[in-house]
Amino acid sequence: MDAALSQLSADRGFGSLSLREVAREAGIAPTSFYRHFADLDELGLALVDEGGVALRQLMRQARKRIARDGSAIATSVDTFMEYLGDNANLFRLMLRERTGVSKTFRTAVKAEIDHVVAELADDLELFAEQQDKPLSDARLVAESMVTLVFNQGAEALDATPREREELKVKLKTELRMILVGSQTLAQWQQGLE
Amino acid sequence: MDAALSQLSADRGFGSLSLREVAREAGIAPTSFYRHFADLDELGLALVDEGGVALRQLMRQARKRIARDGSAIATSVDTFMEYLGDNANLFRLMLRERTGVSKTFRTAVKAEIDHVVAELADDLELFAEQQDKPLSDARLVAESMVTLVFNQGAEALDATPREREELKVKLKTELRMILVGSQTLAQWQQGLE
DNA sequence: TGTACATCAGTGAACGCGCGTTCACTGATGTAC
DNA sequence: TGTACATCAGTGAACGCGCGTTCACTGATGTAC
Repeated sequence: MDAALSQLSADRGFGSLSLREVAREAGIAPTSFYRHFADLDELGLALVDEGGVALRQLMRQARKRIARDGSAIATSVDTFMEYLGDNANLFRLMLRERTGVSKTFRTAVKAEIDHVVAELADDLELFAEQQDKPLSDARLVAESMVTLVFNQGAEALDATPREREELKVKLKTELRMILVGSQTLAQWQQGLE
Repeated sequence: MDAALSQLSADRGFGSLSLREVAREAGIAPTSFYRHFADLDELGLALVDEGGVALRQLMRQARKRIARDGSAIATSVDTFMEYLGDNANLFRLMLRERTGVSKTFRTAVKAEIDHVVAELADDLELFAEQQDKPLSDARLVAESMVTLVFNQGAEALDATPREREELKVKLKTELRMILVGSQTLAQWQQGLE
């Protein structure tokens, strides 16, 4: 798995990996690969699982930091970008396979992302209650936010550290727009009652 | 180009296309391929260009319909989804190569999308002025919107017609959240002056 | 109108290459009694 | 503690396959004079 991951980069997708290459990188004979996985897809799905684990760790850490430092949006974005730096190839894999060629992969990645969305939606509801600023549709807010974060994340992978800082600022503003938009819509809806 | 496009699908990406396959589909000998393109990449870039043309047509049509029917967001989303149905494979190509394996492709697709963002930002400024509802950052609003539209578009490609309708509703709400959020932020900023 | 030549999309044979997969085999480590 | 057996990660040789690319060639269409 490490060998496969180390071969992934901006210019190498999982789809262009060959069993023989992975085996070569891992320092084993091509035939030995079969001792561990039935085929490359099985390896890929194991990597997606690993990506899911990393995502859940990320969320736990973000929550901890928010509890300590406040400013949920800024802290979340910062934490995310750190994670991105440490797990670039894992994230690249998830991002690519999300719209990738294999139904199996797309479904697996989508499941991981859905999980993140669900957790985020819960958190948003909780914050909204604490601050007494209701949201019009927490689930939708969470979905939009995750979409934007992942897309800016994809850009950040290609970016210089300088550009990456700009992306963080942009991303925070975008998330704030969504949050405020949802709050305003909630107020309007309340006003109508 | 038609032959290549017809081979693309949910389960076949451009990256897994072979020159021989395309030639076979086009009904010519593999060697004849070189009469038209230096290699597969050149063909791919030609397809991305075609995708860009389609996108610009789409925007012109959306503008025309909005002038006639009003409700900018709803009309835009509807127009986009129609376009999606008619150009599924072209759109699939753009979506995949946007985060794809080849730097050249990523850059080409990014340029097309940037163009869409810029046009949308202009339109948004114009609407804001007409309705006297200023926006806090039209460019950022446009970027977020395009990101969300493209991502929901990717989902819509895999979806049943039933699910597609749900996606349209969701997408319209999301865009409205962003627009309202930007308007609210603009009001706050004005209040501070 | 005829003639000579250039251009152009097409062809089949052939090449060397890396691929996934099969096979029978090896030797170290773990387990049962 | 010894012995027998099972499990497990590893091996090299070999296979057939589709691939991109080269080559010299063909015949139709366009162009110059």
